Amino acid sequence: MTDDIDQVLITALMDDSRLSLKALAQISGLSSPSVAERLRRLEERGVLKGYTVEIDPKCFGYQLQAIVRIRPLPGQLQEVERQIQAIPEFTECDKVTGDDCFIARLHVRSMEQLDTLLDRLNTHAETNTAIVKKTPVKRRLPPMA
Amino acid sequence: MTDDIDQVLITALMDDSRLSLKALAQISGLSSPSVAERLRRLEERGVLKGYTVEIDPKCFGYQLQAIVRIRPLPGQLQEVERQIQAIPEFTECDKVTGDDCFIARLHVRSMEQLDTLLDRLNTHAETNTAIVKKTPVKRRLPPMA
DNA sequence: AGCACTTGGTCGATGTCATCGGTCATGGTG
DNA sequence: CACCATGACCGATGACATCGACCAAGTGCT
Repeated sequence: MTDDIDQVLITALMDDSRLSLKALAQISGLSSPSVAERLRRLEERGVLKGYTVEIDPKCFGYQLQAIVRIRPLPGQLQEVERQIQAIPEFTECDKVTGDDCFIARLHVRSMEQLDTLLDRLNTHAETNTAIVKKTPVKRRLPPMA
Repeated sequence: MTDDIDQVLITALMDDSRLSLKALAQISGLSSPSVAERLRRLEERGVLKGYTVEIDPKCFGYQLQAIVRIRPLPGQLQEVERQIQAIPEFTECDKVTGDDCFIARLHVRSMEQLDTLLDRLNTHAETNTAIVKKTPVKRRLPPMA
């Protein structure tokens, strides 16, 4: 289904998604029309879900990053989910098994803002916040083999 | 420093990082050389850290995704950090304040694999695992304003 | 076995795009 | 006020993506 060449293409694009078809052709040993066709198929099959960009939140003043575990109060699950989605400083959120219903990543400019945002949640949920000190593993791909 | 046009460019690239300079020019109302120059500056200043691709781990058999909180045993912090980095199924990991030293995202193909991988960590750390059921907020940008 | 069909590739022509040098308007500064 | 730095535009040129025509290899059917 996805062969070695597809993996080479994906790995190359993971590194730099603006690579030209010609460059991808050289890397993979195919011609550029073939590469274009392969990318089209990978997109079609939903393997390649999108081309995006990595930005540095610090450049917009987001000095702090936190992982917040969120346990809604009884009957408040829907409301809490809606609130998380509505607060744009939550840049990702998973709904998980276990006591903590949600685990979310939060970017804030200051401790004060952290406090303000969490207070809004605290009327509907208990939260547990861990400040990110370092990121030993940056977003990467699991092995494709 | 980063003005409205830069934000438009970043937002557009977040959606589709393979947009041509010409397309970005139309979106932003500039000429393509100007767009190229702005991107160059954004990269130079480290605002734009990279162009990447979003892939679907399910297409490679990763049916399960878990958030793992990891608390190293006394004296094992370095070793645990090295181990996490060495296990490619950990696709992201933050070192945080609080009792849990690390919070990591893990992709596995089966419960059995989950068990195997966590056992390797459990000789050096206590872990707490939450299976991802749903992702109410997909990776997005915090407000730039 | 042989033939037709499908799949995935190349090649070459054409039109689109990125890039580079030159130019100009603007705003801040000595 | 004059100067310089910045950030934009334009036009020419070379690089690139795209499209159609063609080809080779594997598959299944008679």
